[in-house]
Amino acid sequence: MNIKITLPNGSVKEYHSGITPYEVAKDISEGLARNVISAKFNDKKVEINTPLTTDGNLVLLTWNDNEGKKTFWHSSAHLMAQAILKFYPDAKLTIGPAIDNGFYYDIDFGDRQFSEKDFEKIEKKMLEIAKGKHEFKLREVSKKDALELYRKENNPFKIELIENLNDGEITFCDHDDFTDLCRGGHIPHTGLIKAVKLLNVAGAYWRGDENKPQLTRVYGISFPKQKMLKEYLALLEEAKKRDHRKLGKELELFTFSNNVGQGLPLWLPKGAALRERLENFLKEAQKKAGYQQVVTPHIGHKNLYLTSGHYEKYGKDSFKPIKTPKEGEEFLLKPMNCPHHIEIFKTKPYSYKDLPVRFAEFGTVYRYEQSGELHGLTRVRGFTQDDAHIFCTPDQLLDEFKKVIDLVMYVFGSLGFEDFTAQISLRDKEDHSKYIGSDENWERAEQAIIQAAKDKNLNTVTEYGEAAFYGPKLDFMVKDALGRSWQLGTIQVDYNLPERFKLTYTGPDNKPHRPVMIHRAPFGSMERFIAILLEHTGGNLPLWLTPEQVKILPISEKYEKYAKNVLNLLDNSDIRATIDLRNEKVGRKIRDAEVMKVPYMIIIGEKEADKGTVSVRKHKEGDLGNFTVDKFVDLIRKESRKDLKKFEF
RNA sequence: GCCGAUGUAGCUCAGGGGUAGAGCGCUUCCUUGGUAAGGAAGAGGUCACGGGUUCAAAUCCCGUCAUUGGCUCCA
Repeated sequence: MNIKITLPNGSVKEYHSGITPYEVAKDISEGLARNVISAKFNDKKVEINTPLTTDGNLVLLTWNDNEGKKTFWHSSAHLMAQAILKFYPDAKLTIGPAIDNGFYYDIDFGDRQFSEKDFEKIEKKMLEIAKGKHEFKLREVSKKDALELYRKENNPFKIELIENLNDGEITFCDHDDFTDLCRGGHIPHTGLIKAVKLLNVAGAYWRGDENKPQLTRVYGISFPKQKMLKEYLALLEEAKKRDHRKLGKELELFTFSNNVGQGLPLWLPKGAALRERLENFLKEAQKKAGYQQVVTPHIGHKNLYLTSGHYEKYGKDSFKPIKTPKEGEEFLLKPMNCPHHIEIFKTKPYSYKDLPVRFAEFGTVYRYEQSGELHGLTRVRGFTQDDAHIFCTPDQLLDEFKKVIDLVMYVFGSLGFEDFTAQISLRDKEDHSKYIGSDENWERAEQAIIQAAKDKNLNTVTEYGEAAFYGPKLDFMVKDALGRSWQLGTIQVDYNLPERFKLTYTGPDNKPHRPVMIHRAPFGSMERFIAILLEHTGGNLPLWLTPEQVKILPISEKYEKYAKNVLNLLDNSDIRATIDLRNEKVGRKIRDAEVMKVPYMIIIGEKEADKGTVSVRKHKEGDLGNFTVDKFVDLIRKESRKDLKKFEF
């Protein structure tokens, strides 16, 4: 009997039933057969020696496919678990998946400790086993037999996993002397794994639940070639150079002080100026888009947050209320700006003709983040949101939401963030208890976001359980230098707070109606945005943003006076420049300016002073030749403008 | 908060039971130089903090704090 196999290019080939993906690969080309490490049949991962017995679509995977890599890494996790058991025979295995960059295995080491010191011997052992070219073989096991094996091993984790599986869908994977519960998707044999590196150990809760036992998670990565490992490690080193914490220190942008407190950034003059430029940039766009700036205090009465529901949800793990000394009234450090803006909305009655109203504020908020969660500028306890709240009629919602998407796209575009994920964050599908408000309102809010994203042709992913407690969100996720994903921009639809605060406007029918709110922040927070911006640019900020645009380098102190003249001219043209008056050779001054990533250097010596010109050098590119000051100012102005996208509203 | 690692000069880091080292930076002097580091001299540290072991602790042990890689969390 023959079956029809459809390949990704659309071609259909006929084979005898029972043919394996490997044999298909071999039929296509020897080269492919050498490189194929895994396969997908009808969208299901199969081994390359799994016999195919029905018609279907076959995708052959190699190291160059993401899924191929994952198969490779998942197989490596098996190998690592085997190696670890050689040294820790009593360790209990749980799960060992592939991730974007490598794999991990969560292991219960019992009373024994496992740390980085153990890496080397495990790596060695893995390579030693790998050389044996042991085949990965998948076999079906009955639920009863599977349970029996892990009862014998006294492994409650695997037992729990198996109990949640149905008889008939349980498979084990064997290689060498190692067996693991596994649903499949392996490379043909261990010999393909030529390079291995364990990266770190970490605590991880069983099933991600902090009330469950904590396991030891061992992270690693592996490659089919030694050279690839070297390249990967070099890449990691490069990424470390772009770490915003390092750049923030080097470029004198921000710092932290234990005397002030952890997670509370201190902005140095250059960093503060950078922030200000970003704020002005957004303020200008928001002005065009019909926003009004407001200012609200840093604290608010506890009752405000009782009404909003924030206190109930976050009160336990917040900074504790501040009490007035005499009356004992309770105030909270503002953890968000929404209730304050709502109170501004409530100061006067609105007609439907007045809506939408849009209140914007760079509002500094304070949240008690657990100490272990703090991270540079990306996760802090005090930060400034580029916040705004839009109050509109239900009819206006979709259009308003889309306008906010435009604004976010303008901000991202102007700063060169092209590689982002638009994430639709909805309620947890099963557990609605984490959220306030009626299902009906939630449904409407979620649909509005889905529709707006669709109308704007955004490429979206949908995550359940990621919504705010009062409404669903459209989050703009961007990765840092090491590939960790952070939420920057966010747009949220909220039917609930207007209800809790009993907001109304008068409709055409002369009756009170409830407005809808949009919470939004294109940057997210100034702190996090600047952090990610630094990592993306490696500290080479766009000219319009960078703290120091020009460094003037006189060749000797004889030209100090002329240098100061030039500085004056640049100052008058709003170009940020300073002079390096140190008693150093020009080569040295250039080097230091290059290291500080100053975009332009002006070298001034006898020739320039005589002719009234400047010699211009561009960061990383070198000498551009002589310019009059006017021409140079033009150059800077043109380049500053080119980064900024046009914003029409 | 939990698990692991780390904490030595302003910065980057070496060392390690017998009371401290390098490079850069900083100060002073010499040098007045043409597109990525000119030369010399000098200042600077309770080796995170608190306890313990020891004749002796920066070093070993315990605790605290902070940083850091993860986990959990993220209005």
